[in-house]
Amino acid sequence: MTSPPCTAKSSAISKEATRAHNEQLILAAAERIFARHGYRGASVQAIAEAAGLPKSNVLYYMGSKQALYVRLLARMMQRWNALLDDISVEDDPAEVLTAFIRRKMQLSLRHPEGSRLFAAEILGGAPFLQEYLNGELRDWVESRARVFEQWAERGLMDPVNPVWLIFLIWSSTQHYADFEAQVLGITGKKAISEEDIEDITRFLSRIVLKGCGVRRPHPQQQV
Amino acid sequence: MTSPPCTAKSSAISKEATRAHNEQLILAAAERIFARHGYRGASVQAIAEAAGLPKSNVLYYMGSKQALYVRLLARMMQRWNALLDDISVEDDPAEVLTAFIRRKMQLSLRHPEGSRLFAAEILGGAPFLQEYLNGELRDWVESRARVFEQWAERGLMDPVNPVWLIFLIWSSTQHYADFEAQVLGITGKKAISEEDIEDITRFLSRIVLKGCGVRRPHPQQQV
DNA sequence: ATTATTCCTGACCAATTGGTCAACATGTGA
DNA sequence: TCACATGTTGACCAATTGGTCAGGAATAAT
Repeated sequence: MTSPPCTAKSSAISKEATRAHNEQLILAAAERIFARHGYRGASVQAIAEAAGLPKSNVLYYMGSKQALYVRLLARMMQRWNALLDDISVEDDPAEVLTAFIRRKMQLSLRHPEGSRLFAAEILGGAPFLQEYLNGELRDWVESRARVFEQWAERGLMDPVNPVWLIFLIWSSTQHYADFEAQVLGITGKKAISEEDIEDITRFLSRIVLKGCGVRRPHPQQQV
Repeated sequence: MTSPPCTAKSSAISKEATRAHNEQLILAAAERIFARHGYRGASVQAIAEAAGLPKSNVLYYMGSKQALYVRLLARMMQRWNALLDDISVEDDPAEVLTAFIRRKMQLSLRHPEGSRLFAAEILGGAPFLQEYLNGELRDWVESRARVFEQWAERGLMDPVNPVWLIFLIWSSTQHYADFEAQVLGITGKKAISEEDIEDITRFLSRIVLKGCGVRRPHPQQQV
């Protein structure tokens, strides 16, 4: 039902392709602007200029400033959910925690603007994300927390507060996207390189694993 | 030279006192609004309303929106500097790190709005704080980093990257102010209590100390 | 070629922005 | 008491805000 029968050469292609192209242009520009200035501080005009399109066109594509904003938030939550995979008590704590840190780190630095957009939203009291925080995300945290506790019971790690642990991982990884300006200013770097990311990931994994006294599971039962 | 000779009873008091009072009112309100909406997103009108004063009065006291903003930033940097005390190689790493975490945690939660104001500024690319980040703060970080390295050389802690370690402490403590909305949403709490702060402080100290393999210094030389 | 439909955008709107200013109120020092 | 400085604020300003809309441009179907 989609693909309009490829009759003319330039027409059909142009039609849908440019639409998609322009949408991406707008979304990328909007993410930058919203991240930098917050919802209220961002202006549709500024977004339009950053996208190289007239303001009316942005409104035409996106409907309204608010619709554009929630769409960006939704996209970011989708990316976020993609790495919130399930874990079980049977998994190896060291592997799970390392993978968690690595993925979170990559998300933060693969999508720094999205990361900052999210941060600005929370900073402003999360007016559009209350529901998500109190629902989906809360459940996710509680389920992981329970697994951490069971690991502790089995002696695979210290009995630390699992929620504080999750916040520790979130915050320390998020930091390199949200406070990029600070990180660059202090380290004197021009940008955070791939090697830096790898280095930081190893550092954080090491501190967290050692700090929580994570031990290799007894190879008693092969699962 | 200050105190106007206390001639009249209500007059002198009223004059200067109300000025000071109103200023505090404005500063507190502005900190809230700027923290919530960022520099561009905050309006002088909103600040005035939050302070219970006419807009003109706010401008009269503060000169301009920007002057008010930089004044708030300066105040926050002052608070920040107050806890950035000096340390030496001779100090006990465990004590220093614990004190550092505790103070940073208290700063974040004693002045959550100021903390968020700072965060919003960095998030927006630190247009007003570039200088501070590249100068004062950078020097501070480098000097502490050198001490950490020397501790590692003396075998008092693992040879971890000291800058990443400082960022870890900053981010994990800052988190509870900046992402308060998320923390409350997920934990289901109404507010972060004093006990929570104490609990989190202990948790973070424990993870960091253990994670960095911090050892008590040999009591070989009493300093 | 000629409709019909969708896309695009400049002109415009009321509301809000940061900031100014003249007029008025309020002490203050003589 | 009376001038004089200081404190206060409503009215106003040009610029910008998010959003609408009419009408032209481009494409699609006939």
